[in-house]
Amino acid sequence: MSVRDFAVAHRSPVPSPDTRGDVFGPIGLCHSFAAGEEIYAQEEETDLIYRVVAGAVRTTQLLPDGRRQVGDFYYPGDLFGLEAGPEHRFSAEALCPCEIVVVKKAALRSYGEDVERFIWAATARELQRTQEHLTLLARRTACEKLASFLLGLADRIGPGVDGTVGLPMGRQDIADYLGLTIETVSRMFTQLQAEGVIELVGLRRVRLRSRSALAQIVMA
Amino acid sequence: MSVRDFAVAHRSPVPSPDTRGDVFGPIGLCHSFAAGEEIYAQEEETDLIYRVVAGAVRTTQLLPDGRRQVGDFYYPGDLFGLEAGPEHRFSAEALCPCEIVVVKKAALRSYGEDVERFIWAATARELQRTQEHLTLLARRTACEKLASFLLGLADRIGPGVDGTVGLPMGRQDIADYLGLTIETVSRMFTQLQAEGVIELVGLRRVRLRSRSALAQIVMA
DNA sequence: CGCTTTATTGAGGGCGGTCAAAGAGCGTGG
DNA sequence: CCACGCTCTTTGACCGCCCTCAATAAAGCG
Repeated sequence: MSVRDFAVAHRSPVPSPDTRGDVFGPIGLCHSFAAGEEIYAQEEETDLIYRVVAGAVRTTQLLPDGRRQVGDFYYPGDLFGLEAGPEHRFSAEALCPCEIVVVKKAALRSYGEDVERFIWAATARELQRTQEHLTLLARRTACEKLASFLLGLADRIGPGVDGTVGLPMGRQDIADYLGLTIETVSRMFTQLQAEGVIELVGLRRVRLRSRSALAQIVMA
Repeated sequence: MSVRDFAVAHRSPVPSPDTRGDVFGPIGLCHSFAAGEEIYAQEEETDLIYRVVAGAVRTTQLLPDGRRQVGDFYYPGDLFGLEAGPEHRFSAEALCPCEIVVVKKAALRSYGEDVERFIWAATARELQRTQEHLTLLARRTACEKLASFLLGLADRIGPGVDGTVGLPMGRQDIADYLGLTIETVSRMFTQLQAEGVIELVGLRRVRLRSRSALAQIVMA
């Protein structure tokens, strides 16, 4: 039984002991996903809303020519799946083992205007983020793109106890997010590290040694 | 007195003889703009909604380094100014002499859920279009970008009586929309014409001789 | 430890950017 | 109506960034 079937079957809100968060807490269904597992598919109906409790999620779009576009990454606390039309234009996959709360849109309506306004606000943020992503893709160098991505990532998930930032996604995901190839992303990582701006700790962890230098690169 | 002041001053809906359209017709204020005139500015409040009655509009964002990003173009019937936050992140300018209907968001609320739902739907379309624009900018060649732009333009405004499509915007606007330079846009126009796919009629008019060839280029 | 997957590094080439100049459109005023 | 000047567009030459292809290295996993 898929998550979708599960959520649709339970039309009345069912409290879950695993959920957290102001609005979704009392009414969502919590579900686990393995790394790489699909959360929803392209062209699936958009009648469900999702919230990351733990882990990280990417939304992707497969283009007719086989290329792939990553729409965005989502981290604990983020809402996703808020697309406009009746069908999803992006699919969503877990980047690592995830805990996701799923809610039916229709169910939220009965919870009054506050909740509906909350969803509206989240969609509005989504539009803003998409616009920022758009200006990032248009006419910026590979170095600027990666610097901007790293700053944005650090701002959203914050550094760990050792001052490093985890990278839940692989190089290919970053490349497809920034409109670059995996080789260029790798080269830019190497370059930024050689300049002493960042420090790679293994493949999936990075320390931002100079945020101001990164900000400088983004602005230039 | 600016449009803004004008609209804000008239808190109660004032019918205008110049307005058209199902929803905005009865409650909007119609205003004329000269070519190049600013309709609203970056960082202005987002409490007004706009609708193109006649003419064409572009939204632009000035980046800190002086580069410019065109968000989108709007044609008769289109709503614009539907940004999420409290302030505009893009400014809007008339591409040619325009007739624009302006409405206060707050005023629309009193017209019931239908109107509010209409605004919501328009914002949703805005998000969809932004996502399409995003995938267009990421990892597509200059030729693919221009072909896609021309097809999209023709679909939105339709061909004139002689089968040509008017280009209300200049080359620089197209370049800033597609994330290219004006020179590259010009070269692609020349190239597509040499291939017999399009035919330029003056500078501001184009005939799509083979839509299928254009579609082919976009897909490739 | 060996296999698979993922990331890095290198060499070479093409697309699009940059700089520069010529051409076309267009309004103004003689 | 034409001359003039301004802006916008086109074209050319050159170069640099990023893509492509290929090989090596590292990491994850049984």
